[in-house]
Amino acid sequence: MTAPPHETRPTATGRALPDTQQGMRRRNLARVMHAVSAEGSLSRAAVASRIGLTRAAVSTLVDELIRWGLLEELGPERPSRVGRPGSALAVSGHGPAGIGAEVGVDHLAVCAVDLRGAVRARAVRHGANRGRNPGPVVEELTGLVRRVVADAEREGLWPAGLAVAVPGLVARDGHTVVHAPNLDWHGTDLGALLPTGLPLTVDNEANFGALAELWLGDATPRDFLHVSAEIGIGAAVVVDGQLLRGKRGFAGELGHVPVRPDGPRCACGGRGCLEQYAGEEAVLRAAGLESREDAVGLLARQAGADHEGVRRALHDAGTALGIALTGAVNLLDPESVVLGGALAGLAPWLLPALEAELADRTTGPACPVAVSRLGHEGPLLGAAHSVVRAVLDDPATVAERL
Amino acid sequence: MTAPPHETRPTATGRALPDTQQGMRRRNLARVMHAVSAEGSLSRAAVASRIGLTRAAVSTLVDELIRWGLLEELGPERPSRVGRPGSALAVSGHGPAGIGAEVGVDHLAVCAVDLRGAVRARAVRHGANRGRNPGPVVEELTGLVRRVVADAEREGLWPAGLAVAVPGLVARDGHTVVHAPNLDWHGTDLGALLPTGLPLTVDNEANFGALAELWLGDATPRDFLHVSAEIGIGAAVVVDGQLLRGKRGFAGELGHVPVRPDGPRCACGGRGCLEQYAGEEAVLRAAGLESREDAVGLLARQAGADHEGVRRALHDAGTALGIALTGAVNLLDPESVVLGGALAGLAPWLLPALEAELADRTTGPACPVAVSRLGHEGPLLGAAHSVVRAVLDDPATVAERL
DNA sequence: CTATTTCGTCATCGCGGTTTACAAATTAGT
DNA sequence: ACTAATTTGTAAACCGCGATGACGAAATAG
Repeated sequence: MTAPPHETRPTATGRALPDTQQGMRRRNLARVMHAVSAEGSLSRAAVASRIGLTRAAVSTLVDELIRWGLLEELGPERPSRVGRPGSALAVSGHGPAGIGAEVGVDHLAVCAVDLRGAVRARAVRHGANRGRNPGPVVEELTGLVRRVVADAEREGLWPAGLAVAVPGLVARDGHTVVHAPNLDWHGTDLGALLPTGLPLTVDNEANFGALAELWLGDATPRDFLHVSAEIGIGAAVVVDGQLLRGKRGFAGELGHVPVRPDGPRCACGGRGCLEQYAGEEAVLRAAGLESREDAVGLLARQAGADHEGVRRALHDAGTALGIALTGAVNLLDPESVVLGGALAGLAPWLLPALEAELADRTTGPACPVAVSRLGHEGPLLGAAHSVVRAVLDDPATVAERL
Repeated sequence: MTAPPHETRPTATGRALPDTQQGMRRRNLARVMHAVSAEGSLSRAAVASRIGLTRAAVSTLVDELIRWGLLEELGPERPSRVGRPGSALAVSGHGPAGIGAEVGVDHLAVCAVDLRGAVRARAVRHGANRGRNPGPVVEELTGLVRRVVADAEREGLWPAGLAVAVPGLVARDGHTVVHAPNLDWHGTDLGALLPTGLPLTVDNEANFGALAELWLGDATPRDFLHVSAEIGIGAAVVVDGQLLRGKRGFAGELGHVPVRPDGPRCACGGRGCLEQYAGEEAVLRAAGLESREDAVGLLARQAGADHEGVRRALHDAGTALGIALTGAVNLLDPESVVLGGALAGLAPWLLPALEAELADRTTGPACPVAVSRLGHEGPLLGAAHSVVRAVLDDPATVAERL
């Protein structure tokens, strides 16, 4: 052993990456990408003033990004002010694509999103996955991925990575499903089962839904709480534009926040968890309905048709949600709460009780509650966009793949 | 208007500071300071391998830091391995000092901490502050600050800033006390009242207590929940080594998390808040005791003397805390929960019920609950150290003051 | 048609970390 | 004791990257 090259002892105080000129360049490349991406189309000079570098510096950065196929020169802008018009730059529509996938309880979906954020290819397969072994399900998913990748390539895109949204807890390693009760998957390593050659990330659908809200929602703040529900109730905490994952990656388990400490026993071992009052099963039972597929759609239709029992059940669920969210809001002081997933469709009947509870139990102005307009597409889009964001956040990585 | 110099439009996507070479240097200076500070004493070569720069680069950084009086050369190390021994570097004990202050309900305290973390001067004044006007209280505090600053200067230190811990909510501006019920201060701007020439930061004592735990506690993780209580119950959420403050700076209001949604009315407007069960007043009432000064000490003594009513009251408080913390732990998945402030002294009687609730209501291994060993000193030390950390985090700022 | 403004680029510069080389200071081996 | 090997700290030359300043190009204003 002649030379321990780096002594990578991870200091307890956190990683201490060296701050080198290359890193600086990489970050500035990312800034250029983000600036152009945010405005859709921008001249070099405009980018320079946005990110605080000189025109000359931006020019060299842009040259490189164009060479890598991440930016495109659209040609001269229509002159608005005095002076020579700039040459419009836009994020490339023929470069890398993010492949997003979703394993739902009764469907599989895959889509490809380009750097501009446009969905360029998609594939869906309906059919219940609950209780099936992971093997065949993932095999079908792989087929869909291959089709979408082929379609994307036909449009001049190349896949930069694959992100999969699953309805369950995912380990912090980013590819193992620890526990997905609605699929009955436990400790399933998707990394081993998905033989696409693509870099893989797996995450909770609630997390991807929250990211979609952050990136695609109109005027979504950088600090918010995203609540969604399929069968369980999951929340995602976004702090300063970043997902809070927790030590084991289990953060956001809103469904098991105690609402009535002496309430009925829950599968988690506790009593009176939120899920006992606002979970799909609980609401159906309270409404006097049978459990079935598309239960959420049924609830919405019945509530819309003035079904008294359903309305009362949803009202009570809203109350329970309000109590749990009061705790969360007191703890986190977020800028807003966003209802997504199945909750978005039921919002009209949940919101009154929920907001009343929140207003009563909080001093000062209550935390605003918004409804996601992304609906059930959130997790899939969030997954695909997470790959795209990774490219925008560090464009230099794609250069290595040329 | 010849040239809009920077067009500082704060982009919705967050600040986009230009990544310039100067910024790089500043961050590397900070890395050197942190490396030396963490190990106590380190050679240039050791620093270089820790932070991933070359020895030559570190040499120039160290030269500068020594010139600014932030590092000291201690001379040759005792040789342990083969090869020329390094020259030990240490953080200076004669440079800038952080001045911390605490406004308690019945005391004022000020201390000075040097870059090494040692307390070098202190001053305390006992006497109830509850209900007194801010003016005279702050005037007394100013006197203590002046004394401590003078003492510190006599030891060759110079004050780099003042941080004040108060028992109440502080606005995100960092100097206005929005609401301190136990002092009866409301909307008090300490910036205007503290005429020291020093840069001022004001924050909640629970926040400073949590930071003290993070920086001074043994093996405290970077993701934890710090719970403290004086009269109210405050928590501080630390995520990735950073305080989570919330939109208005009100994050961590654990005291008003609903524990029994139909419980007694609370001053906050809600019902059955944690404070109704585990707040000082509530515990005293449940124990059949009168409210008085040093109520916590009284409770601890009585519980230690096997007073049955007190024990039961504390047990019930522990249960309520456990319920509220279950919610918080489910939401945040922290690495641990730390009991600080008054709770630390009462921990022996709170913990059993608290941990039982937490274990019962959580799947998998329960989140570990630790007791702070900093006790009532936490907020004061945290305040002083926050100034010290600011210097370590950006040593270049002190150069401007030479 | 000229003056002015703005854009993109080029050559030059300065700053900052790297590389290479070397002297100094220590241990290991004979 | 003397040599070889190893490690430290520093100095000189180098290279990458953004800043500066100048310039031609392309538009508007008068």
